[in-house]
Amino acid sequence: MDTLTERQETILALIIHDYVETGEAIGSKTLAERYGLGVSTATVRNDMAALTQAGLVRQLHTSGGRTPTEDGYRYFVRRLLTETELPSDEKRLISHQFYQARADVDEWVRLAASVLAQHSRAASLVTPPHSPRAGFKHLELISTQGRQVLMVIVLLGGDVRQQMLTLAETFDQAQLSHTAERITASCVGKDAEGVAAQGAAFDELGRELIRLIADVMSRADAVSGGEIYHDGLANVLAQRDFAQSESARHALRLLEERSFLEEILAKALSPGIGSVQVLIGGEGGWEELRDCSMVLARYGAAGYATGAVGVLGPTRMAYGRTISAVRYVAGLMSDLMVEAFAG
Amino acid sequence: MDTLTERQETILALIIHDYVETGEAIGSKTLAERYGLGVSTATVRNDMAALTQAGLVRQLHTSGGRTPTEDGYRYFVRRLLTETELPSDEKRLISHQFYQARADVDEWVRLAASVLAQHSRAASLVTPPHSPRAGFKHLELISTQGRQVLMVIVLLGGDVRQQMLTLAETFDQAQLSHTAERITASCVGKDAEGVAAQGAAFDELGRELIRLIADVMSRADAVSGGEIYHDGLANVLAQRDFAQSESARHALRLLEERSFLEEILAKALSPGIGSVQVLIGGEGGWEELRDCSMVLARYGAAGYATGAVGVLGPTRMAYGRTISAVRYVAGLMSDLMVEAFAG
DNA sequence: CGTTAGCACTCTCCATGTGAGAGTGCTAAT
DNA sequence: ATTAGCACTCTCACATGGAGAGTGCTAACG
Repeated sequence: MDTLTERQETILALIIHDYVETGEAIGSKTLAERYGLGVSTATVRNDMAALTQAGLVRQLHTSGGRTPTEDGYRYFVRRLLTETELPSDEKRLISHQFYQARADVDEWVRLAASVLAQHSRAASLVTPPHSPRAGFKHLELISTQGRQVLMVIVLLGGDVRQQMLTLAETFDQAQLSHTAERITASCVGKDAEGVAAQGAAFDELGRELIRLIADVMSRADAVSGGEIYHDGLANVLAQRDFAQSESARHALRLLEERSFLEEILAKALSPGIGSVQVLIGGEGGWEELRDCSMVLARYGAAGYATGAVGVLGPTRMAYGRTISAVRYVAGLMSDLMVEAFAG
Repeated sequence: MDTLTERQETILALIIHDYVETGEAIGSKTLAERYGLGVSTATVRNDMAALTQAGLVRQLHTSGGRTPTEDGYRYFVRRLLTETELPSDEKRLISHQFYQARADVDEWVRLAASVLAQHSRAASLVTPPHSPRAGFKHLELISTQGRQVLMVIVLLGGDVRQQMLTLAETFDQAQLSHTAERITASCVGKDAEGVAAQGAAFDELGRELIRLIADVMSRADAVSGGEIYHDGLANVLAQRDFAQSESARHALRLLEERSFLEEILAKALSPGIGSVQVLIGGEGGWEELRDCSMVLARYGAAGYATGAVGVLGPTRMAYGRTISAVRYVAGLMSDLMVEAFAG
């Protein structure tokens, strides 16, 4: 592919801008008039022909305007997108909200999802912070009612997993605490296999618990520990054309199915904390995400817990706004985490 | 309104049946042919005129077929719906799934949401079990990392609330456990106000914690304690006509906003455990739920924890199937709860 | 009196046709 | 390299005209 001239890049940017705004294909005449380029429609046409040649824009009908291709969006995002920042008053507003909820990590995560959905006007997803391959630190067993017991497992990185259990018989709190202490003492610092190996030393209840702990720990190596929070589904439905298509349903189903998200996040987030990843049109072989794009970033305190924030929306998305929102929220979450975990 | 003849009721039922299946208005001729009533189209027309008079069906166009009105659906659900049960093999399958996940209440809740979504082919929502106005039972503080501490509050009914906190300074596990024990000892059995009153006896950390506990406890009186689980959003989008309309977006936004659901559930679930409530077309003044219906039921062990299961779908919904699914799942959950809490 | 047959009428839906508008590629001139 | 002009294409919006489905009404029938 030849390199584009500056004007061709401008035209590509304008086509994308206009298409994102209006959802309609745009032709040479309208483009030249609407954006007051200093050149004639014929010139624009020539440049458009070059862009079409390069595979960056496409004509749906022989004589309809041009719309961006996925490659067009990619070129735009990688090379043309001016590095916008959120307006500083919005930034202040957001960070204020976060500091308001000072005490609660889960609240931060929910807030991040809500803020991202609002600013990107698309669906957002956020995973709680989590540190992979962390050793066992602490077990707590809390009697709630009857045979119902809450098991809380704390890992060295600061991860917390909990599960409600129904035991075979009733135990009182003292018995449970004692068992929990013994297990904590014998397992501290060990990984999933190490914990499993301790089973032999305990009675039936202990063995069962240790089996569960090892289970939870081995599952805990995924990108996201527990829930994946999301928000703003209504936003993506508001997109007229998107709501109709099959893709919308696919995307929604995706958000309901954790395992899929895990996989995507894992693949997309290798680059590490800070950098924003943009996946356009189900890039990387996610058939289900045709017509969708994701903007993702990792946040967290390196070494301790990290998590992911992201936005899922139609390919026809305002990337500038979304990327700056994701970048800002990820940065803010990182700061909060460092502050909270460093203690 | 006059009482309907038996044949008129049959015709109403058939209109609803056909409309739910096809989504299209149906006229006298098609109805008589398709369902082989033993009478002529003219007779059907007369009866349809009576139904229209009674406000149970409606003509959108002067000469288009009839569609059910909300009142029509209500009449149908209240008086005509044959009390269907799920096929017993489906029941076996479902209960098998539940007993498979024997240990985990949260898993039951998730499973209920998933099963309901699947069987009703609409969106489902389920709240975890919860007992209102329960006194304080037990506090646990678990150090996770840095200044991050997990606070777990257990109430007498078996409710568990947890919150991640960022404390002002770092404490080690022993200090935290000690504080938790002292607070537990002095607050056990008390309600929110009673707990708050204990604050004076403690140091700064203790006072802060007690404030938080009282806070959590007073919030805990809502129908749902924590999250409201939902599933099957993709199902309601699959409904062609529904996805287009504003109503779909409203409904979705509702599912994302907890406070709304709380309110609805609270109002709708007064009747108590067991009976299935059907709200048709946003009955009861929920403007946002125009074009939507909900099928709701309470589950749980009377006296201990109860929760709600429900389905949210378009007014044009297969009520028979949905109601039997909701009834069965609610019953199953109740059995499980009684079994687990009684132990 | 409930039911039925027949009739005239209405209204939607679909297929077809037409003109305006927007967009295109190409060529020749600047 | 850019521009003006031209002939052409294709979609979209709108009008037109049956075909089909549905309706209400009236009169006849058991």
